[in-house]
Amino acid sequence: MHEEFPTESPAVVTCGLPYANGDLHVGHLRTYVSGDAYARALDRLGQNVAFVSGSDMHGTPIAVNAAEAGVDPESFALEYHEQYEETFPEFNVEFDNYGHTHDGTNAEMTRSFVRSWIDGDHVFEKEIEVAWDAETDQPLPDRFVEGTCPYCGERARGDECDEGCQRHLEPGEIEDPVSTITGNPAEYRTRPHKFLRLSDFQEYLNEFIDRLEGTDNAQNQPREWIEGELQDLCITRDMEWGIDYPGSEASETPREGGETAESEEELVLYVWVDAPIEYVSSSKQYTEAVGADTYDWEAVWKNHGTETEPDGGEIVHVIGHDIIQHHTVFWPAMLRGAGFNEPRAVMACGFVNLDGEAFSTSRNRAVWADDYVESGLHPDLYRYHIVTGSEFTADVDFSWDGLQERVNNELVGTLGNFLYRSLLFAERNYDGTPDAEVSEEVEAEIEAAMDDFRTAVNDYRVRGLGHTPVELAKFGNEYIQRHEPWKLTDDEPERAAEVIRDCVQLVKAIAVLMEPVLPGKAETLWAQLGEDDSVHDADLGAALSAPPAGFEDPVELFEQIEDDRVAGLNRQLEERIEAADDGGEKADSDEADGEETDDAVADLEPIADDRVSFEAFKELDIRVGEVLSAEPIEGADKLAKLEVDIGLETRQIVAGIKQLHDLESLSGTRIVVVANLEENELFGVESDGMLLAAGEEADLLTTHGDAEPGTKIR
RNA sequence: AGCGGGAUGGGAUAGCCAGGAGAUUCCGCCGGGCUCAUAACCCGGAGACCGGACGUUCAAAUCGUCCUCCCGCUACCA
Repeated sequence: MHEEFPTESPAVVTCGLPYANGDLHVGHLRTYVSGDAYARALDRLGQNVAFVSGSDMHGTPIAVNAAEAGVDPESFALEYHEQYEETFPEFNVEFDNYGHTHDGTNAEMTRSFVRSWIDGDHVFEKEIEVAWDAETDQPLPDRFVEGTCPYCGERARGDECDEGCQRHLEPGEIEDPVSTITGNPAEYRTRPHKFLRLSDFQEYLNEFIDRLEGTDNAQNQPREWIEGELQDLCITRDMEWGIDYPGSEASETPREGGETAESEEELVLYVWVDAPIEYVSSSKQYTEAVGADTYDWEAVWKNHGTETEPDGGEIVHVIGHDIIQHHTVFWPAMLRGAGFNEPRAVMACGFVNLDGEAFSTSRNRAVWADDYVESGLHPDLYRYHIVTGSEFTADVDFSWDGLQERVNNELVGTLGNFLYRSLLFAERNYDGTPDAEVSEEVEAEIEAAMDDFRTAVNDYRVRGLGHTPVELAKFGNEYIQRHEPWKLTDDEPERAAEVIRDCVQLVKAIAVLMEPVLPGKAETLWAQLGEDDSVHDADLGAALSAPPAGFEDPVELFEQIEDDRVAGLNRQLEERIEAADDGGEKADSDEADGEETDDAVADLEPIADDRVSFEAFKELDIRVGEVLSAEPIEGADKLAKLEVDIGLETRQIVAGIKQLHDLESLSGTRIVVVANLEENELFGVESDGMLLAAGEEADLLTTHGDAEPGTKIR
């Protein structure tokens, strides 16, 4: 339906805005790296493209967190904004423009959107009930209310009975509403709010979704909504922090964070209104910086719909799949309502897991962007790992072990090795590129790789962008092995020169092809080839043009990640999780103390949120054991040394039960032992296993029947 | 609950949209080769009844129906 890339029209690639409310981790970075790689790839194809994003500065969570931190929301959010701006280049994510939603460009652009909707009669007012903290005179958006579910009686959030019956709750339904911010009881007030009549766009969206390109999930997921009945979107909030609703004349500038509310007339736009408009604003800022001759934002975004005027360019949104509906329902309707061009494609990626489990920022179970930067590993290694780790729409696993494996095998073994052996051979024997013609076979192979590259771009597969150069290197290794130029240099020097000429051409092609995913490394390689411009300016066709005749000593482009380094990074992560878990439990119990809960229940730790797989459980070798002897350990307050018969062998186990049990009477007691725990030394005494006991009093687990020592427990 | 996605050799993955010789790549395993190259590279081999059951078809991992298990989304929560 759409013309293939590259097209004559300018394009924009955007990334979902990071919400300026917390640090970035390597999960967030998947979107930005993918968007960056995709924009670079378009650029390689010769597409006129801008890559833009910005920080999302508004919304309740920022307002609340800023208040808690005792600062105004603007400086709170700006701090994160500045942090993000510094973080992205660390991962070679280079936006042409990176703005934020609170700047003047966006405020103005947002209000012009809203005015267009009003002019087009797409906005109406409706009275709705909103939860209110009467004591602090503060509105409570739904997540900030808790109470009792009217259907099942379970504790529930204001918008959803999340722990009980899963039912969606309308405002006003929840019983005994309480503010989660202050703990004050909440009341409901009737307030007038503005709504965007999405139903006006129902028919349009039905057509739009059929021509939308990108990943399948972006086209499929919103169908339920679009083909059903669209609810109108409430576009205002009772807040101070945000972009003022442009209804009143006095509200033409973004509100300063510290200012207090004039009256209860305060209405700002819902963050999801001004957030995506930042895509437009950021593009505009780019044009303002480089000039409309270089990049014309209006040619991309404005849809004049006439034959003489441009009809808009190629808009590609790269997002996480949690915000598909916003980009395929709300956003196209917003654009349409304001007379703007529609997105050509939405690329929605899966989440990033950490060692197979979800990130948990509250448990600090995360690899933060800073952690990666501090690891000293090159950003391109992360980029490659995350881009090629799975299909874009699928979840991808990040782990230091996985990173090491991919880097050592694919980037070092296959890619780096081919580049280095080729250039080294060429430099040693010919001081650079040998004087010979490129063979037809190699030329065809490079052309095929270029085709793969083009196809990947047009199919929105960033993963393919990562694979293509490595596959070409794999071919290169086979090629050089097959021709064994090291055997030819003496007897058939001309033949040897031909083979190496082929290899150098392959190297150059690889440099061009790897630029999107491995931009830093590609540039280094480009310089090694003796090129005097930047690979970032080279187009795809450069893969077939002749490399410079002479170049210097090559250097290995990638180096192995050593086991020690991975072990250190893993240890660092584990220690932090443990520390956070300890802290988390303390915090939980503090909370319990403050609330009027049943004492007996309040003393118990909550059930762990994170489920372990059956596979993980099976890794534990738990056995019945019989205590043969138990004696205190000198100098230790709590520790005792036990000899335990676990059937196959006798184990020495150290346990913290000295004061809690009559050690002498323990002999003959059946206990339960984790047999395959790693060995440890406590107070200088070897401990090989761990006995299981309940609670602070170390109530020993035993068997109900008479299972023999050594019996496996499952 | 509805909708969307997933289930492929020991692990991780591709193929499925546009059905066709018992299936890709990486790791691991077994055997061989090479020595230009970062203990890297190359070649060969073992190993999967493609979650289960029906069905369509000359032909199904690929299409349809049902089932099981996982995951995501479900709007005033960024």
